[in-house]
Amino acid sequence: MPDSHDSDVRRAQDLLFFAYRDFTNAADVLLEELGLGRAHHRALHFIGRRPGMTVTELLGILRITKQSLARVLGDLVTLGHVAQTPGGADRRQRLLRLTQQGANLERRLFERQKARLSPAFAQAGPQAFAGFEAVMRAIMDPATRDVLDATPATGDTDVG
Amino acid sequence: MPDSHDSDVRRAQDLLFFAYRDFTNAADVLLEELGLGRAHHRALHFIGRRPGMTVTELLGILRITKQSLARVLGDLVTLGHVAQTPGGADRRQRLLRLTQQGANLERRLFERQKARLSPAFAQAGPQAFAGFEAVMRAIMDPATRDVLDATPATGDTDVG
DNA sequence: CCAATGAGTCAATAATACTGACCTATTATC
DNA sequence: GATAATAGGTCAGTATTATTGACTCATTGG
Repeated sequence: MPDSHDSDVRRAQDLLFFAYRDFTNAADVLLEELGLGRAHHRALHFIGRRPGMTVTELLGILRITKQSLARVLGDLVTLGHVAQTPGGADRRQRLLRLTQQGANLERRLFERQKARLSPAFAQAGPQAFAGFEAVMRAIMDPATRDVLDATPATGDTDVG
Repeated sequence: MPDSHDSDVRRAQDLLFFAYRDFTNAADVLLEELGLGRAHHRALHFIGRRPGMTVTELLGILRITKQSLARVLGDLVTLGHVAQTPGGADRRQRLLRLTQQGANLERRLFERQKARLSPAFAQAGPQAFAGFEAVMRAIMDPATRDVLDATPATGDTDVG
């Protein structure tokens, strides 16, 4: 017998599916013009968010295998969007950064998603946004929250 | 030059990625035991949500091609989780329903996601949930909201 | 010296998705 | 009643994203 909270969970399943679907779709047209996929966008986004991150860190965020990332990262490096520089303290590491060209591309992709998200936040209001953030954070694994909190909320991207 | 809302949009991109990732992962262990994928789960979920829906409606919700759905739906029908019955008014239609077995499976998958979502909502509180819902709805296309509003929020699944 | 780590690579495979064409049954329209 | 449109299914071929497992190389650190 379902308890009284099932309807909230059902509603949330729908909300998560539809909002995430429309959110990711926002950048698809631009990606297709460039011959890139969503995996490339995810990599660009997180490298832009955390300049100087290591390959291992990116693997942990995307939760894909090294082999899957190799293709995507190889494409982005070949196209000149991402640069890899040896780590200072540990020269085995290849620290990932967006090039200026990569930052420009990421910005264009960002603008597509901003066009969808920004009016939504304006319409819902700051209190709703706070609730949204609280719920989204609570849905995550504790370990995921730690990763999230290690990333600043700033909009500026530091290009190395 | 980024305007003052960029940081909210950046934060939301991260929230959507991480929360959706951990949300979908919640059912993965069970799905793998059964040899099914996330596409099967999505189909089971929406057929359970809207018993008697047509194949065209499901295609519109999942936003995949007929060919992609054919594999998934074929698996579910073969395994006895989904039944197709000709439409009453329009006999070209194949109305989709979960069998009792399919409803049992969907319930098990639901419980995995409920175990993640329900404590999150309890912790964030009802006001935060309302904000979460308002923001998620505002992120969607208007057309998507219409589809969402055509689906009841009830937790019970009507097995035909 | 030697084990562990960070990164890259090879080979093979799976899941999910796509395009485009084509077919049947049924419904709706002229 | 002929014909167009729709609902659904199917065939063939391909792309993207992902997987596993083994292996190499350079570097770090005990």
